[in-house]
Amino acid sequence: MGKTRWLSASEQRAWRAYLEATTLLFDALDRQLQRDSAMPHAYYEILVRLSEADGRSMRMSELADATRSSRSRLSHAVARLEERGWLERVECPTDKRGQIAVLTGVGFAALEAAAPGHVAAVRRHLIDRLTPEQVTQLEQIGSVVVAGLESPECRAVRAADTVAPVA
Amino acid sequence: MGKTRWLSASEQRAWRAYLEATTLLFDALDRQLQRDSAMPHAYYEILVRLSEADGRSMRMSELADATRSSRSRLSHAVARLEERGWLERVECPTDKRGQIAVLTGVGFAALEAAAPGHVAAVRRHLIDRLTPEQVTQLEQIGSVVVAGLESPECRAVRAADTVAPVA
DNA sequence: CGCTTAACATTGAGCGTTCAACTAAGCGGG
DNA sequence: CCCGCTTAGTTGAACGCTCAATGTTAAGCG
Repeated sequence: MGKTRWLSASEQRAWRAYLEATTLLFDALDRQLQRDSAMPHAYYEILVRLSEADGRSMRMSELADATRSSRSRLSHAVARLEERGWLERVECPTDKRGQIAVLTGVGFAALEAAAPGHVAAVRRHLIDRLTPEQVTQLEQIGSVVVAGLESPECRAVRAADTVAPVA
Repeated sequence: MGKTRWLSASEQRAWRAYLEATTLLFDALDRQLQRDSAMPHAYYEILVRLSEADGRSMRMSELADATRSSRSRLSHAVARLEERGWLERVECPTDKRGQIAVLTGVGFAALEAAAPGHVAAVRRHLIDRLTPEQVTQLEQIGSVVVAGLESPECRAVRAADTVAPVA
């Protein structure tokens, strides 16, 4: 193990700006959703993904992958959403281990009610502050990072993410 | 209230890429720190800011602002860090309401032990995947967003962040 | 000076997430 | 067929964060 490669001045500025922006932004979005629609952002995402899926339903694992959530987190979240009547769990016909989450009409209505305020907040705090070029840059940066983190070598290391071999 | 301005296709892609990247990245960084150094990222940030401050100490409110944290969150966090012996709270001489958090030697050592692994993870998952231009772009995007969220009109709205007046 | 209002910080309850342990069911080779 | 391994999903405890309420001190102002 070599010496630590610390961040350069510009790298440090970039990392901190990104970190602070994201902290502030996510906090603001969470508060807006919680206050206006009584749901955390994670629940909103679950509803969105289900609403876009065929039959407004998905296997639990698919849903977990789509929302970048752990299985456990999704289980807890879906349990609470089911209590609210926003979705239902049904058994999977082809795999008796499987469960399928199905969005209910009430759940869809909750999403429809929440969406305008949430989108407005995303625009106001992020999108509308950026130039079109910056929107594109953000997409590219995000894609690169996602690709890295979901690559095979990274998924494997998820549970043992130490000072890893530089591939 | 007018109709909702939904996100365009490219805006949607950018927002989702950023959201997914950040979710994955923050989860990865949190896990790394938790596993290797037994602290959440929020605690790491507190230690960093204190270590950089004069006398390795700061007023609670300063520290809350620096870490983009709520007062309450910081209070809870500092209480726990104090239990571990990583910092201490002393009364402020000039303002009897105030408290000053002081990093201890043990706390500094914990930070020194945690830093290399954390920086390596930030590099591996983010910085080293970007071109120098992208690092610059990320800094600029982050700065714009931070500026917007800490502007007076936004700080005021923090507690009532509805579909706000467009200034 | 005395009163009201604002700022500093903490507290406890409620909620969501994590981690590890666990059940149940599919899968593959002898 | 059955044994071991993997995958799907759930569960409970521990922990951190949020929100609202509280105590305390400083500031503003007539």
